Amino acid sequence: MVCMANIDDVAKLANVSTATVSRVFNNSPYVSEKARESVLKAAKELGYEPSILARSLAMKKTNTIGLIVPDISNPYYSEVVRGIEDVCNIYKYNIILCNADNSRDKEIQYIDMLKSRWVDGIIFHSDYFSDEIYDIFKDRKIPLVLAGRATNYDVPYIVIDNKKAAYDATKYLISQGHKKIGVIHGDLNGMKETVDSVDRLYGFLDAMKEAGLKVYDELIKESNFKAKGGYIAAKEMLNGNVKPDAIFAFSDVMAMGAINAIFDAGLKCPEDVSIIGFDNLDLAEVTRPALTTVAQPMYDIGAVAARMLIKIIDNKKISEKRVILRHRLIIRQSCIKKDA
Amino acid sequence: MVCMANIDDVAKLANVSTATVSRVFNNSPYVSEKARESVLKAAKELGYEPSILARSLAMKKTNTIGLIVPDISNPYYSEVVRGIEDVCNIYKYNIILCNADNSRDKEIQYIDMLKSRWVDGIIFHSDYFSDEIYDIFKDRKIPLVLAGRATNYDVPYIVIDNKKAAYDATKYLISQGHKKIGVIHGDLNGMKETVDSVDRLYGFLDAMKEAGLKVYDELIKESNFKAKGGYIAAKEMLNGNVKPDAIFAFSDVMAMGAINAIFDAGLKCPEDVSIIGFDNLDLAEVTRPALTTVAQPMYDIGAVAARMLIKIIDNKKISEKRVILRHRLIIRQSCIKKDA
DNA sequence: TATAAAATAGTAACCGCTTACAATTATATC
DNA sequence: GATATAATTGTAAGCGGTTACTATTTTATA
Repeated sequence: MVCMANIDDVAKLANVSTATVSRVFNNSPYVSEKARESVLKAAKELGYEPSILARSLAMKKTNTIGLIVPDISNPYYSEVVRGIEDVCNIYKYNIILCNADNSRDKEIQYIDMLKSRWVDGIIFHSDYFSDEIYDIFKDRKIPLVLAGRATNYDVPYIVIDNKKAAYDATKYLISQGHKKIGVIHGDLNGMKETVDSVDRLYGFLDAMKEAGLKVYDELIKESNFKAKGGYIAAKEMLNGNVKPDAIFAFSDVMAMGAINAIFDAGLKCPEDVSIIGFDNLDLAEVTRPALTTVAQPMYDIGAVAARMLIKIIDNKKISEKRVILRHRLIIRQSCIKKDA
Repeated sequence: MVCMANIDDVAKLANVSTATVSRVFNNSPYVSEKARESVLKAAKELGYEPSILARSLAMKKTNTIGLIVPDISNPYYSEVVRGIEDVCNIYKYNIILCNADNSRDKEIQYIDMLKSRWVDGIIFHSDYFSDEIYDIFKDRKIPLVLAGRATNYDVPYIVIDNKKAAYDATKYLISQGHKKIGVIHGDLNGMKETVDSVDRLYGFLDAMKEAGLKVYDELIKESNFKAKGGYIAAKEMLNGNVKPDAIFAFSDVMAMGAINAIFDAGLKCPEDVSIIGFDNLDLAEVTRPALTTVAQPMYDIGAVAARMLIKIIDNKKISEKRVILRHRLIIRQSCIKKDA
């Protein structure tokens, strides 16, 4: 930190007290025009800017929020973060970014760090939200908004209805005449229903059951939300006994991997196997075949979370602590209608 | 900010002075084992954590760096930021993230904000680095590292050799027998050579000249680094009088757009038109045809920038203020060898 | 045991700002 | 012009730490 003019310097030069200087910079009405002018003049002459740091200490308010996500280089999260940042910018908040890689240790470490930085609140986006992490937050008493995860605890959250989204996607596949439908999901965390993949899997199963279709265990594969994982999972299906006529991948990236596996098996997508993804990343409309997918409103998840957190910080009433944003089915070219 | 125990509370409970408490938490050697224990015990009992805010004020050091990028939701930048964050995490720095959208006003606003937050330094990544912005930084006297842009000013920077990279890519196309090569570039900022596209264009022109190939004006198109832009630019070329046999897009995303334009024109990539991109985003290897491209070490640009900034902040000697990281040509399936 | 040196611990000023409260000055009212 | 009221301004005590300097206690040395 290079030394710069402080409030005393300005006060001295302007021949007023520090209180007056402070008032000028906080737009207090109780300052005479004359005083205001001379303060402003002195400040300009000295290149004075109030220290947000000192102000934060004095006011016990930092106008900063902490942001814990697994990995900013994942396009899903970078879009969420962009939404958060834009809203924060409007309300004059700044964000401290933390990549926790879904590691519980890192998350806790970051939470404590953010707390000792007196952030006004935290937006937490992780694949898991457990009792443990809930207790941590409760202990620390920091305003918290959960993004992308629902919970039964009394914590505000913004999500989409993952189950319904998967249900809709599956119904769409069924409506297109597909019967043997495969799924590539992510970590199920012991089916504990605290994780996207579990919700989505239930949605899938519901739709299948409703349509009276058989669910083949061999067509339900776990993967890692990466292209390579999607590739491997799809390849295993294609080499198996039950050949899928459609595959529902729980992320666009896995869907892309699956499409490549189809090509590499000498088959065509969507002619031989239809693929539906999840997320609607930018890449979904750029690739060939353009990906039919379930769109998540990533930007809005971030934006709404930020707006909600700021309201909570400001002690404003929030109309609804549990926000469920709408998903959308985006139909492109990776699914085909099968003749009955 | 919820109230929590402060250093006085701990001192009182532990029956020592605040100085001793401070020493314990700063691992000062001059504390007896007995005092240390009782302080730690008291701190635990009260749930005390030192306030980084107060410490920063007292020490005039925040262990925070500011990060100004155009747009975190752009995968190039999110990868750079991830590199920065990882290094910062190691050295116990935190980052304040700012999306400036290449707007000069926003950039200046953010710089001033970061300064009044006493960040220890700033990593600045923008498409442009002008006299104006240089002066701003100089005025503010904040340690600065430039990422992704070179400059003649005395400012440390991390870049790749854009000119050489484009030269290499072009040479590769030429070596594959391509002659009528098109280019889709970004903003040229009046050919002022402060912008990636200009450097790359020169590299392209050098290679063409060296090979004695004709450069067709109609095959040099400006676009916006987006898929749609790449699509439009490629479409114009394909509809023009001079048909390109290869196109060099200055970003992977534009390259993908161009590939789609080729398909939509009833042509094939790479059989009819080869495409080479720039960046090597994750998407490049996921799409079909997998994209041949110039790889930028995004993560390393961020990581090296962060490491350099932290060294500067710590007044350590840095061996080289101008770092040029290596690019790599990644050969995949979007370019074909033409028979002579 | 006296004394010097080393190890601990405490006091209080300071970092730069906000703000309650008191003090002063200007304006309005009679 | 005296007095009440409103508008300004200043004083000084925080906010929660660090640290130079001083004071005290221990330990080492003669």
